[in-house]
Amino acid sequence: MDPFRNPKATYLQVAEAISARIRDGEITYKLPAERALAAEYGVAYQTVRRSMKLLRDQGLIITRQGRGTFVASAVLGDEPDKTDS
Amino acid sequence: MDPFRNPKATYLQVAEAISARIRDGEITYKLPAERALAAEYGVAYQTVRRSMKLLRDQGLIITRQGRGTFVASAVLGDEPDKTDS
DNA sequence: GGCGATTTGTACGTATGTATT
DNA sequence: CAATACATACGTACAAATCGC
Repeated sequence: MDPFRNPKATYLQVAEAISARIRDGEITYKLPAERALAAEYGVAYQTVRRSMKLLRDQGLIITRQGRGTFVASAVLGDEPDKTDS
Repeated sequence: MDPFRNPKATYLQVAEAISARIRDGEITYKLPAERALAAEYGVAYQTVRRSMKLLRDQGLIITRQGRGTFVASAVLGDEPDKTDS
């Protein structure tokens, strides 16, 4: 990111960056791991978490513990069934 | 500071003091925390805030919440012309 | 079922600026 | 000038869920 030229809060910049990557079709299904994104953008894990929560609240992505984060529009119909038994 | 022999407003004195430290090369990148500066100069936190705003408006420093305050020329790629190619 | 690898979830602590009283 | 609460950011450690073997 660029905490100096961009006056916006870091987590907002990250959120917008990821949002753009989805919009541009660069990310169509599964997002990189949160910690990977943190490293990629050079920010703290907790900061990425905050960004993700924002996108999650916007309904853009869907997150599942142990699984990962996915583009909501790409997963809407196929919520994996847990039909174990 | 010295609000007695110096008629200038305290925040102006602090601003000039910090400005001088940057000019003199004593501070080249990150400034001390606002609270630390307040203690160092023996003035109120609010006073330092006012001084910082002044230097900020002058474009001398750049402040970011959660990060700190930095010398603008040091974080904005001050030396452009690479006269390359 | 166990194990390890991967990934998200949670909880602290510390530093720093922001805003209000 | 003092005090207080709040917001942002970094770092770390451990818990929980999932998956492949």
